[in-house]
Amino acid sequence: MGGTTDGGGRMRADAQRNRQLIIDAARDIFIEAGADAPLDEIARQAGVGIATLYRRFPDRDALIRAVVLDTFGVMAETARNAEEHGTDAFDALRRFMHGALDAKMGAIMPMLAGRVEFDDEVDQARLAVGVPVQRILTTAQAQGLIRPEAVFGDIAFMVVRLSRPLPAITKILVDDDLAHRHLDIYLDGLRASDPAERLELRPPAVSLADFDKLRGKFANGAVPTD
Amino acid sequence: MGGTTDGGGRMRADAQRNRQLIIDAARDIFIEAGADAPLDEIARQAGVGIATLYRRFPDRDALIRAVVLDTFGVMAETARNAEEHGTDAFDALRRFMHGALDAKMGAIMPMLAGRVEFDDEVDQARLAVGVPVQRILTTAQAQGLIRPEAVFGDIAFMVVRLSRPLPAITKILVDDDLAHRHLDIYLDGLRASDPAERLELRPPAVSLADFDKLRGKFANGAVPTD
DNA sequence: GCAGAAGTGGAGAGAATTTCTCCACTACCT
DNA sequence: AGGTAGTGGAGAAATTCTCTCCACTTCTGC
Repeated sequence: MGGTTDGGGRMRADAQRNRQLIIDAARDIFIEAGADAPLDEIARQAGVGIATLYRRFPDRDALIRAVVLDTFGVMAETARNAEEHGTDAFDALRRFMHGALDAKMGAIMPMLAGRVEFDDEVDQARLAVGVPVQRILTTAQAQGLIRPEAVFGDIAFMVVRLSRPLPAITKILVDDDLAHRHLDIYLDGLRASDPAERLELRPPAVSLADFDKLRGKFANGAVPTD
Repeated sequence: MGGTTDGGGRMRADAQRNRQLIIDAARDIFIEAGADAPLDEIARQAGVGIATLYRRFPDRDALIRAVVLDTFGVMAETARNAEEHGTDAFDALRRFMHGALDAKMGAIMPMLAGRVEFDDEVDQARLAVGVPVQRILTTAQAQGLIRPEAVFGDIAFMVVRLSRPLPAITKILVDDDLAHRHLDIYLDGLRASDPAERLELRPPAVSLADFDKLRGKFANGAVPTD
């Protein structure tokens, strides 16, 4: 498991650059081929030798962790931007969710879960996303824009589901825009409309706090390719 | 590629039974571990020897095809039941989608796409699902229960997305019910509400007819594990 | 019941894939 | 310009998966 933060270390400029190239390539390859994708392929796509990859990331888990932390960083920035530029809290939520789709958050999650230890560093990165999103949601509900029974999990899990790539061949029919279309339908379902005209939500309502249960859990046996 | 329908052939009763055990096990294992899961594991879970599996299904694609056809059969029955028992067309659509989630349709699709040739047999099985679903949708729209811009793809792809399993570790937080909860939110988004109060849907609108484009396409290169 | 046909299991050889090290070479930094 | 940090890629070793072979078991028709 990589040191706390070897990303900010004292490295030669080209090494620093290569490190980021590897992370970017890893994200793409992991999304395409799953968390067990050959590391050679990642190195090739990054344009570096396999040795460079192994020097920087002693094992696969270290690389996965770096990708996860990097992605959380992007997401946190997306949340901040959404909060700042949204015309109201509903619009902010909408901006965040569409942005999260673009960041492919949901394609990264499957790696995170089960492969990365939820220690303090990961937890902090996670909350840097979760806290502003929860704040947006709470505000939107206070303004009567979002149905009051909606919870954090109803945002997070749908982003995950929508941003996971569909099977390759369906690309004949589908591009990334389809997920955005369906997200808008979902968002309309989240609106605070007449309670008589909407379905009553069944459990489980998963709150932001519930995610704390993942702390410390790690490599709990079966880790599907997925 | 297996013969047209070796499912109904003249087989000894126990062989017939084993064949179905293999298909059932394959569905479970494929869902858990992806379409490239070791065949040994499938045989083990089915409680048969690896030789039996190979005798019945000469290669992986034959097995995948059998699973796909079997699943379409279940789905078609679900659609028929929904149409028959729904209190109105919205309710029928709702029943179908929840039922399709339970059948894990979306976990099977990733195999179908890119691994199974869309020949006449597959096409017929596919339409045995698609046609009644389209009919339900059209009826619901005629009755003013579903927004008029919604199309077949808005039903099918969301079922796929919702029924794909989330990463193993999130099972600490999540059970299958969560997908049903989110489906209900989505269904509320599909309702025909005041157009001023809903988001305008962007393209692409994927119709049932668009799926014909998949005919004949097969093994188009990159087939992600997924 | 019995004979014979149909079906079965699992070990293991072979093929394919993946990991990860080593070291001669190159590029940065002061 | 010198020295240190960084690099690439071949290939040995380990791992994983496929798929056949054949002695044995179970069905089915009579």
